[in-house]
Amino acid sequence: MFISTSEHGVDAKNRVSVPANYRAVLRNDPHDAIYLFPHFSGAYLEGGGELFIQQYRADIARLGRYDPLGQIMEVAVLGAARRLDFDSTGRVTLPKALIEHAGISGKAAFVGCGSRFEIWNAEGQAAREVEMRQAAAKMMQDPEQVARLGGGQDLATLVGNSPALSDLLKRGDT
Amino acid sequence: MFISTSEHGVDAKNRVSVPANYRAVLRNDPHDAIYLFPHFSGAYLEGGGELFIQQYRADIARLGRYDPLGQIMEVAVLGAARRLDFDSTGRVTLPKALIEHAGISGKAAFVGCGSRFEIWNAEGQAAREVEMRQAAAKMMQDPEQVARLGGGQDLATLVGNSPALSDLLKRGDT
DNA sequence: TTGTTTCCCATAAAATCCCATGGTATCCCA
DNA sequence: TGGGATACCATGGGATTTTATGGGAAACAA
Repeated sequence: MFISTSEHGVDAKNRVSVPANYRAVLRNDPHDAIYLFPHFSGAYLEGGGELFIQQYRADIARLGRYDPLGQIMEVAVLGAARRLDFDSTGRVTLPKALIEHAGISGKAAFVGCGSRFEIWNAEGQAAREVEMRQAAAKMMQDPEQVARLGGGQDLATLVGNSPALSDLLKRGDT
Repeated sequence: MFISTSEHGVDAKNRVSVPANYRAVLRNDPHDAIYLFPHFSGAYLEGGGELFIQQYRADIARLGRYDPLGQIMEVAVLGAARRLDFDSTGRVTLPKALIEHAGISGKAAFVGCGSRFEIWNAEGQAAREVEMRQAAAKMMQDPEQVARLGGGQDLATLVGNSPALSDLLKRGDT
């Protein structure tokens, strides 16, 4: 699971270190690489490992070959995505197109979002984090929003009822 | 279950011993670690084991990728969360960002909250405990709040949460 | 050539591991 | 019920490893 936020310098060769704890998540992947694409709804990159990209692929495949939405997503996601291999010290080289989309210069911020992560330019992310945190605090005072969130009750029930799910969680690295 | 409150010193390397009874709760987790994040609605940290973080993840996932509330929670919780591994004597090293958020210096107070726990700076926690106790007393004078609490009548839920209790009931000597 | 990409090595800082120690709670047996 | 032995817990400090990052040499493309 990708969690935590950290900033890393982007050097003159456009190389950036992928956080070590992210690399640990990808340890069992076939390629020792990440997949990244410029996100269609904002100035940031979205990425992850093999599972991440295959989820998009599965979503698109389920729509069928002739579905317009599927065709859009094929181009917007798969068409724009890149596979970036790690060098021996855990860095990747960001293609110019991705750097420009996210407006990255000097420093890039990696934000863990569970099964995927985002890459923002550092200043933008710092501002966004403050904003999101305040929004979260506000949400908690609205009973309707709190109810939508649920409060973890589902999973507790699920795990209680299902040894299989419990084992899955224990196996880790999801 | 995480219960009881205890204070522990934070040394020059920002290491702190996790209470032994908390560690016992985590014994079956896949990673021998805790997850912690700076809480968005106060100067404290919230944490727990694998189940704790997966509950947040499940709540967020259930909302779907394009739900604004979900995006807020991704950044405010998963984006800010850290996994802290135990050293061989049961300590974790608190990242600087977390220490600053909670205003911890010298001593940290662990407060057990059942399926999760909180970490406060020691003085803040002492004040809060008194405050919460008074708030509880006040709640009990409001019939509506008392009704919401229920009064422990839901035995089925209790048993569902505790295999030990379930066994006890099956044995029949209650 | 010239610019770009890939691989490899070097280094400083930071995180982590390992061992030692004092104190406290627990156990056990007379 | 006392009192000693034992195990466990919290904490300190040094040694080792990992991480992030800079820069150079070799391979490749235009």
